[in-house]
Amino acid sequence: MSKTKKIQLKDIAEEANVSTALVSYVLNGRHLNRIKKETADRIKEVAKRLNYRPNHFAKGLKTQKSNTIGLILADLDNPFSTQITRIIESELLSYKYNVLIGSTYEKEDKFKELIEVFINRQVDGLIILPTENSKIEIERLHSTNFPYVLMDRYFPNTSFNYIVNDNYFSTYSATKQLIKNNRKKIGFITLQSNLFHIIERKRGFIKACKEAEITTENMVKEIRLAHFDEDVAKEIDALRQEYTDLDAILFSTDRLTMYGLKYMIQHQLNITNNIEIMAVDEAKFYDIYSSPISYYKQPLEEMGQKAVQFLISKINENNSDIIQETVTGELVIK
Amino acid sequence: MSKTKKIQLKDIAEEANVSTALVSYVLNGRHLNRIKKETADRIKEVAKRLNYRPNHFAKGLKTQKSNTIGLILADLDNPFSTQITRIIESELLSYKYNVLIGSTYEKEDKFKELIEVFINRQVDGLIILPTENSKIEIERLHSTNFPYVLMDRYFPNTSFNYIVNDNYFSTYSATKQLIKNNRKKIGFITLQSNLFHIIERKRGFIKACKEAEITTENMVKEIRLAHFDEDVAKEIDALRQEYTDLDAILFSTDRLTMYGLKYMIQHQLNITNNIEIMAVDEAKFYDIYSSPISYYKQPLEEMGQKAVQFLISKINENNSDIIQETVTGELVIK
DNA sequence: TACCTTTGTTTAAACGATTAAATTAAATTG
DNA sequence: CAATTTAATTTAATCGTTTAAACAAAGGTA
Repeated sequence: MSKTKKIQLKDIAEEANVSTALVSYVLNGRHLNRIKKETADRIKEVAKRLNYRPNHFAKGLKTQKSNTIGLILADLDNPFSTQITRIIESELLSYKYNVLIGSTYEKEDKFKELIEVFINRQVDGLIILPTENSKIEIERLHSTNFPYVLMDRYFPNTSFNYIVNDNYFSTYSATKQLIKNNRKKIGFITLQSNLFHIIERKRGFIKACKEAEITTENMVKEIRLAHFDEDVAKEIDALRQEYTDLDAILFSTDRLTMYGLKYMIQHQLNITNNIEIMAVDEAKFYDIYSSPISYYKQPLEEMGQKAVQFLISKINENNSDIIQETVTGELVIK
Repeated sequence: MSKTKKIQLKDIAEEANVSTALVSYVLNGRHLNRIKKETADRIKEVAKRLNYRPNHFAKGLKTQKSNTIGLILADLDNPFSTQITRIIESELLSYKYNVLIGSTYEKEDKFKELIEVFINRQVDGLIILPTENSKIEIERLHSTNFPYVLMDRYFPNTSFNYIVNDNYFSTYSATKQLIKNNRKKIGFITLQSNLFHIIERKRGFIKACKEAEITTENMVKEIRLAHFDEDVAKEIDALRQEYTDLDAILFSTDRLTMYGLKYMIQHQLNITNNIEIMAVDEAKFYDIYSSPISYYKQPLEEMGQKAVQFLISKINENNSDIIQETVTGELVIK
């Protein structure tokens, strides 16, 4: 950052009267037992004084490592995504890794493109929250033996690496709680999606209802991603018409909850207050809704830590380990 | 991404029976008038067939360009930040640039670190939403002639490059609107900060009140960043005690609005509904508050586009242009 | 003293692209 | 048809590091 030309190894070498090799060794802490302490100290002093910063390109070209990992998010606009990002970022920092963040905004082609871009940029590994229909892309990635790990979303019956939440349990326990609160007509607003975590969330809801002998007929409403706003309103309308005694709604993602609450406000359903709201995933904005919202909270810190640890060890040890872990969160009852 | 070894220029050259130079020329579209069309076509075909991806390090080392710019956000958790990010990202994409995203979470030392990291990573330029007390860092950056532009926040009486919103006008017009709505006791919740855009917002509020001969005494409440939740509650409490006829609150950022609304809900002030809420900056969550919230909307697209355009031309033409632009947003009345 | 270790340092070849300059082949001209 | 121009391609240096291997000097040993 100094105004003068960029300092490079050569400059330090000249100033300290040694070869560039020695400078490199000292600055990277190699062969230290072989190098005279005075020389090493002198080199370090000069490097510091000249404010040396290694050229990332040259270093990367030679070592084939970037000390960077790529994080592919499904949708950066989602509060869930920024939470994950924050955790991954701080976790990676402790390993001296940097993060490249990308968001697919739930678009398949953007997903493919991001993997390309990141690999071209020579990231050392990838943490991926996959988009719908991205299985083929991930299969390809998997087969190249490139270090990666899926988070949040995954595909069943594969040998992919993943760390995910127990999605079945999330809605199962949330629904159980509603039932415990004496709710009998529970609507479930979820996404129209073949993403496995969404399928699992649906299964959890249905199972809990079945066990309590509560009807699920017409109770599950699936929202098209491309018509979010409109569909949420339409489907809640439908629920209310089919069941005038509707007494609870479970939303399967925080974004759905957002639009659901907006509907409730618009129709002033928040005032009568006889429809209990329950959500999957935490979000700050729940606090400004006029009645309390309970939710299922994923253990994000745990997931983030495990993902990063796995990835780093995979990168450094180049082993053939596979990780497939499902972690369990908890209900937060308001 | 193929399972076999990485394809490089040399491989294409061999396969196509030409030198690597020619391959490079063709793939980069140089000297095209000099190169036989058949040869060029053959090279392109081979490159495509072998799925060639240039090595980013080698390319960068030689060209001293990364085609990447760094985006330094003040706080990624802020909805405002993800909006900006989305706009910058898509705008840069059209110039074939990638974005490195970083968030300082409003910490000075993190800010300094991020600039270091990004410059070490050889980004070609920086878009910066600066943190408090970062003026010295930016001065240093500015003096190196490194391409950068500030957004959203800036420092007065400098020759820094910036594109910002008219912050004075934002609160001035918002306050005017409240007055027009017949509000007489207006509280202003803002940040305790020496960031110029915050100072300007305060000035705008006070000016509008003065013009309407409305008291501002004890009406401006400043929240400490480190005690957000607690301070917001405390200060609104104070306002209500000092003025039992408090009839409006203007929040100077979306995050403040978030906590303010939370307070309103907790104290059920949303029900009586006689305190009008007005905000600076747009946010989706306004929709789930039980009464409509008007707000001042910054022209983010315009700002993002201008910032990117300036930066790109600065990078490519290495000129000595300076940009200092203030753009004006509008009130969105609900 | 001659030889072997150990210590401390340097030499020089990579890494994979770009690009100015050189070279060769083909076309044009007088 | 030799000379010249133009077209097409190659050679080789370079970017700034890392690192195996070579080397030199000093110390130890028999």
